[in-house]
Amino acid sequence: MMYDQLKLENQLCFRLYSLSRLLTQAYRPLLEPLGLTYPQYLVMLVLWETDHQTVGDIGRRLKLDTNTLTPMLQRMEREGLLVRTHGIVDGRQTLVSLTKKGLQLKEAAKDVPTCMSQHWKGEPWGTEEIRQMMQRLDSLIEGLSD
Amino acid sequence: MMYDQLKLENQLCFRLYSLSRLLTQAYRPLLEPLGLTYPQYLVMLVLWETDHQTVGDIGRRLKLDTNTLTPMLQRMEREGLLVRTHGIVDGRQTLVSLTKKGLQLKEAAKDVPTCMSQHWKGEPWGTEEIRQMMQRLDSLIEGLSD
DNA sequence: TATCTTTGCATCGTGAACGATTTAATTTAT
DNA sequence: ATAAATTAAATCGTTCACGATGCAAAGATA
Repeated sequence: MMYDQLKLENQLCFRLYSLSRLLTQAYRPLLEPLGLTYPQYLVMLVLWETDHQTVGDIGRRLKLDTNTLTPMLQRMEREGLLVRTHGIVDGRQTLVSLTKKGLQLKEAAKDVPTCMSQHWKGEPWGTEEIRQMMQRLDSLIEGLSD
Repeated sequence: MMYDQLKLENQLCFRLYSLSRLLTQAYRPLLEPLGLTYPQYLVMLVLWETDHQTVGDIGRRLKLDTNTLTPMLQRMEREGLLVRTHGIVDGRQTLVSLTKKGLQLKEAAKDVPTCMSQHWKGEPWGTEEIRQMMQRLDSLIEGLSD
């Protein structure tokens, strides 16, 4: 029996899954010189915005749980990008802070977004359509974040 | 220094990364009863469309390399969903074929896409906008698939 | 025919993701 | 104040994702 809904071509999810992976791959040549993976870059974005956040803070921002973040932050600590200090106010928390090296990396990373956006400069749609797409993605994300 | 382009809120890629993960999570309760993960479900979609494909065929379809597929197909073979036979025509190829169990699973999976699409039934945009979004995603995917 | 290159798949190592469980610290309830 | 419940991280095990490498079969070239 042929079910049309089971065809790959009709699936929004597969496209999002593929595109997400392709984007991570597109980031690689830009982030490798900085010694970062894409998920690590996301952590840096969060910390560059606001330094000294708890693991939970970062997790809420990136929608990642500690079982993903803790090992990642440990790797990043080993690389000397940040330090993890045991919470003083609340003994359960681990506070994540940038090192000088982590802070300085921001300058080297400031052109990464512009560089990435070149990828959709050739698209037949412009800035307004990007904003629209971001809105729709937000709406889907909202709906799936119970 | 504050760089606006480094803010998470302005990034299309982060939205796609988050949404992709949320979708995989949303599939879980539907696929777990079938004994499938989302990537495994994608392999099944490809094989349900056309049985007896090589590892390379499946890889081209899903944009996945053998280093991802081979271990995954081995796990699926262990689960009795498919069999991998050494190529007869070309000795290098490995042909992947569904077992009876794998074929029968199609019936149980036929409602999964409809069930998933419920997630965006509450959206303020309809079928036409979905088609438009799929087109734009295809365009981005196209641009990133060197 | 002998070698050279390409191709298809497998293997290895590393870094995410994530469900599930554990541990310790804080909060709430009794 | 003591016990119970909650919360924050860490840990564990399994499954992707993917760069890099290895290997054997097939095709190209001399």
